[in-house]
Amino acid sequence: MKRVEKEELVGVKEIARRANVSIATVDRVLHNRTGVSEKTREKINSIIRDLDYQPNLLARRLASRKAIRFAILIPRISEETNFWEAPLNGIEQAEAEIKAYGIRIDKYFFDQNDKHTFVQQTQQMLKTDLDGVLLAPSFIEESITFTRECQKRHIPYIFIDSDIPNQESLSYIGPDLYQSGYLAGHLINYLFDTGQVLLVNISREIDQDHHLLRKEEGFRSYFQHISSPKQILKIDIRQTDYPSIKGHLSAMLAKHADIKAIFVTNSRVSSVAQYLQEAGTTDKLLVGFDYLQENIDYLKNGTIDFLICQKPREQGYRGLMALYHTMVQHAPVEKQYFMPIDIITKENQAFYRN
Amino acid sequence: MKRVEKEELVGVKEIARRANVSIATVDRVLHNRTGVSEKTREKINSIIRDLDYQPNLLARRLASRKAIRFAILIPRISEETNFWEAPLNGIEQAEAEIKAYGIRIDKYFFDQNDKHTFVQQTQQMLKTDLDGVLLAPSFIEESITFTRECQKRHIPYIFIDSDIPNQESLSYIGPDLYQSGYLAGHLINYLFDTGQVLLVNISREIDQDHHLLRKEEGFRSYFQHISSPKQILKIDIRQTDYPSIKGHLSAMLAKHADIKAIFVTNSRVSSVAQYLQEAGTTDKLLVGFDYLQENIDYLKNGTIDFLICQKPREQGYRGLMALYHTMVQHAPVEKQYFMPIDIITKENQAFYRN
DNA sequence: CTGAAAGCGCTTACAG
DNA sequence: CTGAAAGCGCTTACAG
Repeated sequence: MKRVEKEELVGVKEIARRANVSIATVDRVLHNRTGVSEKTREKINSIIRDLDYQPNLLARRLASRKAIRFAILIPRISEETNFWEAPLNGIEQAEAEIKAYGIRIDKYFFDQNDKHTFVQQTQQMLKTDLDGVLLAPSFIEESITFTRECQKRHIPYIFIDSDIPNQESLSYIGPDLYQSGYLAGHLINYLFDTGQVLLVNISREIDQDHHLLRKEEGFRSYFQHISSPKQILKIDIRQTDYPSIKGHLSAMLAKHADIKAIFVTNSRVSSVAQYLQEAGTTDKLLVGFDYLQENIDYLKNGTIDFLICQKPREQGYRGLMALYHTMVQHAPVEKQYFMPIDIITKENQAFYRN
Repeated sequence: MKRVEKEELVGVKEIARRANVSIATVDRVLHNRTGVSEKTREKINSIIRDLDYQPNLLARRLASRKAIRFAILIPRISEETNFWEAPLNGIEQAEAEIKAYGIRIDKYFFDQNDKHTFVQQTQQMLKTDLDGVLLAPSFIEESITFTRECQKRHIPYIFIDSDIPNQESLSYIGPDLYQSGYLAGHLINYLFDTGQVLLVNISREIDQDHHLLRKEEGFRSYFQHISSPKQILKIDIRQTDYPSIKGHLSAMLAKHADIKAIFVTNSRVSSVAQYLQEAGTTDKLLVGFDYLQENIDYLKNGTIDFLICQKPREQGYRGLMALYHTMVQHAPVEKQYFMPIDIITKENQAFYRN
């Protein structure tokens, strides 16, 4: 039994020897620093290419006196929803894995109901020295203002949860919203033969809520693509407190006895479940979004039938790791990474990794 | 804008200073090496504890002259199925991510239909110097013989794909088979009201195939737990060539006109789909396992309705990373990591990451 | 049982 | 524009 030595790889020393320069000069070329004559730069570069030189990242990080700094900007966990706890956990896991390599993460949070806090936080971030940003661009205009500034400063950034196309982001990691809605249509179409489907949007900002609108679009398009005798009804609930939701639902269900299934376009499906349970209505199929504790409780007791989820934890984890892999490992990243669309039921929920 | 320096953490030098010894002695204590008096060992250990010393893994790997070596042992990709391509891809991705840190992976493959090749490969592995093993313990007896030897040599190992309980493995990463079958029962129960369900086992070794047996058990148990008018029929097909499968199916379906759904307990669902398609039978629900190209093709054209998958790629990736995290990062790992049970349909298949 | 010194492959001032 | 030297925080012979 003999110990295997590490492969003998070429390093700066060998390059320097071949180019007849010092390793400091090689280092300058490697990092595109100024102060090297064009001639020696070219010579060194060609040697680097010939040797297929791969820098030793271990040594690089060890020798470097400065930490690499990433910042993340996501919504604060609120009383309304703890959805953002999952991405935050994912971010913290990634942080734990890479902090041994000299990486520091600064975390910024904003209030989803207050654009101003978003702007404030981006301004705070720009006061620090950053090597990369991971953000949920909930407010489109404000996000663009921020990413423009990042571009100016050559700070790379990655979007999670929702995308703003054509903003030169390194990557987008999150759901394909249209397809999520389309899948919901497919699922519901399977579950019964004839009757009505009630689509429910619950949000204070339905008309600006990219998430809801795209999902509804996808959902409707499914039924256009098939020949189905199902009819789609819809309610928009802009007052998001429970009494208001209850009022809307009871009126709707009283009027339309033939509603067989209810599709809620976001995580507020738990409020609908609460109503159905209170009303003793057990014969309706209920489909909604997100693996939140309250939703899971209703899934377990059979009030909710299916939840569609998109691994928010993994979005956070992957987002930060993508930053790390590009900035530190110089590995390529996918421009768009759509999360799988997961269907959660009573039976598989215990095995779901959010 | 000022550059943030790395945090000033205590290192071996500081410990040595406080203990009034050289850093070599500190290193000996850190690695439980012999040749240190009990007195100084204790002194140094208490200082390490006081300071909550965290070794710099970067420096450790860089200074170490020897590579860390892991071995993996999984089935060879065969003409019968390329299922193992996915775990292998995951392993290779993990390898790419960690090889910069001085880790070498040796890959061993065996023939799923030949125990002897499994034994041969484990013997080969034991001739080398190993720091950890990731294996699919397909043959139980032979696996136990091997892991016993690993225990003797203090080589840690992790199981993927199927578990052998109580074998002191560092971790198991893979499906909970019983629950997968149970979920299939739930899904099928949703999809139609009354009629018969046909359960199909296709394998040369049905009676020893842990995978199939446990899934069938879970599936049946679902129907015992509910009051359902569904009747379960079953065929075991031990001749796994297509003509044989076709023969069995056509006989069965001719006899039982009331079969509404077919549940195939493994990835051979594509053969059943092929038969249904050829026979022009489009009114049966078809549920099976695994995200393989042939299965996806039938899913896309509507012959297969649902596939249950358990991220084989991720099993490979996580398996190797778990080895890395315990052996290099000294981070804790979960004793059992059950993969989520994913339901794949026509609509979400494009977003599935195998 | 213990320590001084070299070295892992880089980066970073500093000097010229 | 370029190089010699120190240093990042460890591990590894080697000497005593």
